[in-house]
Amino acid sequence: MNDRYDPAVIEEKWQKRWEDEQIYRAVDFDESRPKWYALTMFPYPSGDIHTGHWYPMAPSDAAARYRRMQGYNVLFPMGFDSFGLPAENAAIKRGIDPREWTYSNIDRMRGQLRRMGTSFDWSREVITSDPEFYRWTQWWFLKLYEKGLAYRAEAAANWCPGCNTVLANEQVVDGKCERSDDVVERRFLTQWFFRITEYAEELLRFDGIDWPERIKVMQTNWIGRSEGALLHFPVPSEGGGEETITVFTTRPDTVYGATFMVLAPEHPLVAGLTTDAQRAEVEAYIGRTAKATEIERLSTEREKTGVFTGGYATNPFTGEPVPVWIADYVLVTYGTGAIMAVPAHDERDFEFARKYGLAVTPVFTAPGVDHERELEAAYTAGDVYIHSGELDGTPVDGGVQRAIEIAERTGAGEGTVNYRLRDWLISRQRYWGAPIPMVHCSECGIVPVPEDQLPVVLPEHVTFEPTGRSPLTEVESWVNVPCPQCESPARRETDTMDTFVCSSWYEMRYADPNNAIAPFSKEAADYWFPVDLYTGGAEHAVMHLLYVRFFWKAARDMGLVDQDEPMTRLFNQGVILGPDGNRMSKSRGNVVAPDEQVDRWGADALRCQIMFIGPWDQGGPYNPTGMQGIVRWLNRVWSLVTEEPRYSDDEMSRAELRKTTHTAIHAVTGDIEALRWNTLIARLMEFSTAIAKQRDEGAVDRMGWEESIEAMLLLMAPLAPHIAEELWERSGRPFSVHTQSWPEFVEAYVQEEGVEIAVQVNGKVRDRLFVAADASEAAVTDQVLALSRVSEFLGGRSPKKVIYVAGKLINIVG
RNA sequence: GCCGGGGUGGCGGAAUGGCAGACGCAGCGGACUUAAAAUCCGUGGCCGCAAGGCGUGAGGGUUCGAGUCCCUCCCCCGGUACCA
Repeated sequence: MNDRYDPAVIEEKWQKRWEDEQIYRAVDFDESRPKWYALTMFPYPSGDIHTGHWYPMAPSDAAARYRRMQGYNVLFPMGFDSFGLPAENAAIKRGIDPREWTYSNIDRMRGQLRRMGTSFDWSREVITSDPEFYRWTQWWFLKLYEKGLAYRAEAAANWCPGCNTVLANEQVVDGKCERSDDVVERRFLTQWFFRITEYAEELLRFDGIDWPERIKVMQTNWIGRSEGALLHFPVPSEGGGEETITVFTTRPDTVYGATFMVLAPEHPLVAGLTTDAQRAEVEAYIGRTAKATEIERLSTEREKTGVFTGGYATNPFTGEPVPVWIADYVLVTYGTGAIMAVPAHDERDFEFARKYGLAVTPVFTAPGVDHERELEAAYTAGDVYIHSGELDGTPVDGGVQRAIEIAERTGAGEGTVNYRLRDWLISRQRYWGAPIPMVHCSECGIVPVPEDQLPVVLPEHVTFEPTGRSPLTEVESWVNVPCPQCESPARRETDTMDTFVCSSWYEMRYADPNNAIAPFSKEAADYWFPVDLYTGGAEHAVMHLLYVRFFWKAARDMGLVDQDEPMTRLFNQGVILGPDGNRMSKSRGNVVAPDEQVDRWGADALRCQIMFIGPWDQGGPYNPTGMQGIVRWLNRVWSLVTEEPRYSDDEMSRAELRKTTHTAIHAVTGDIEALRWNTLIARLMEFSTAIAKQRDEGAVDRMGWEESIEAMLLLMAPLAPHIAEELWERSGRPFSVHTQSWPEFVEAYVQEEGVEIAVQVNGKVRDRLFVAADASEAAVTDQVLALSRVSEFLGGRSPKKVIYVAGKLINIVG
């Protein structure tokens, strides 16, 4: 047997053994142990596990291993989020079948994940592009459709004129198509949506879940709840009757100052309002807006532009006519796509009014504002209403509510809550995704595919010419089906689902991955749900992490799960950077390939190094030279365990070793609970150094030594699983270190009899003193005042005050 | 602009209001070696021979005591942005 630490040999050896013995299998419905569901976000099978995968996965693996040692029945699964664009791009560019490309990547990545020494239960692997998985994604679609949570509507989509196709948001980079670099336009298309807004109010509540403040704030902002009112402004309709422009406003109290209205250029009433004299100008403006890139439209720097439609609406509070304009600073996607403009009290409206010479009428007073003169700026806060009809003379405080009451009484409008959150557009005109299980019948209209006909399987041998329609449209044999209801000829829906739909319920499938009759059984749900610890990147804050909550709540309302939230605790790791502090990228040449690091130093060393860098939620530069320290430490541990010390039978030594050991157990346990890997490793280093020192000072007590070595290997096992296992075996212990119990902290072993305290005079340390741990303040004060250093720095003054912090310090104030 | 998170040695970082810089990297000195690598020991904020003084982005404050709490400001990173 080789006596040197050779990671290449031992890592391969133990990975095989762990697999053979199936020690990481989650045991279904074991009621003798508490369950623990640890989940880390599954990867897209890009083909290579890089450092960006190690950083989230190695620590979460350590956390799962720790829970097992604590006696939990741990579910720690892994899978692949394998639908998506890159596979289809490979098909378009290089003629490779997306299926082949995806599955060969998965094979490669599975091997790399195994090489990390991860303890995933591979028997529960889910692959979202497997028909056995997407069958249930389609099933969810049908359930949501049944509950009225899936619907079809016309919406703006990103359109690339060069590729002649619709693009996903992630395909639009800085307003341009990532492939052809053409400027993206908006096009109105009929698309499928999930009604996430139904849950807007509940998604704002985070009761009982331990999620980072940052994520909660981002989701809250994204949902964007605001209270206000809908107000209806009558306009003459084309046929001579009356229609209304409805606006959303948070300041219905300022309606008396609404001197004009602005519609988004895409607003449906624009055409009817536009007078012949203004038509050419209005149409030109709409054309320009349609061509404007997203960046241009969203820039707040840009000067506002707009055009008068020639039409007028009636202010329902004053009865006065107000001119109606269109401008692209009003977004068709927010509120009602129309605003009442109150230039005196809104900065944007003020800027617009000033540019186009529109009236500015202040409707409340404010300190320091002379509202009789021309305003220099809009102001939002004030004292008392003026020029405001019924509100005149009443305080601005409470005015919003009174205005709503007036509106509701007169029928001019009503109070409402508006959300920024929009329904989730899930249609994709792409091949490599889960087909939407719907059929279009000329007789029956839209008909869901019956559950027992799922999955709707993706056809093979498809051509990927970009035509602007889903490649599925071209597969006649697949598209043409009899209507499930009336059997007359019908056509399948050819759009596929956004890949975020797959990842919105994958955590449920892990509980029961091979279930052929349901997405999961009630029994599995009752036992495993919810996820106890979910780890992954914060970049998913308002996408995946919002969708997964929406799905869960919908599932709860269908009676499929019991809890209100899918994940009890969420932890976001930071971003690992290249050694130069920049994001790792091939073009920068700062990519650190983990495989090379493993070849050179071993997986244990890389795992530890990644955890040692700094706080997990901070990320930071990966510094390969720092690896030296970890490798040295692992080698020191190796010799500490494999080289026999000189033994004695000595109670002093035993007590000393136990004190060191249990100090370490205490610190390490606290750190691992809080996922503080960097300080945890520092504690382990201190631990090994301390017992090595005790050994080098002479002989060590045999029992104390054995206890120390055992504790060290147990404490290391979650972080460096291979070396811990090897040394566990070499020191004559039975397989496996990973099925042992986490060491228990015994407080009595770390009790100190005496303690060294710092002696301060006027807040500065001037001496130190050994005192009994339970010494009284009076006793310590007497001792301290007798110290020559203390009298020296008191310089003859008598102590005015003494602060004593037991076990730490004493401060003499003179 | 707004919302989050930061700013501590040459570097990564540590520190329930209580001894700033744990642990590690790099450096320096030494041991071993023909030599180098590896390993081990020592050293390790700055100024100073020393006593001592000064030090956690800047300035103020609270406190016996502030990296930590409060106020004002500067800088960096992430997110978001005409949301009516």
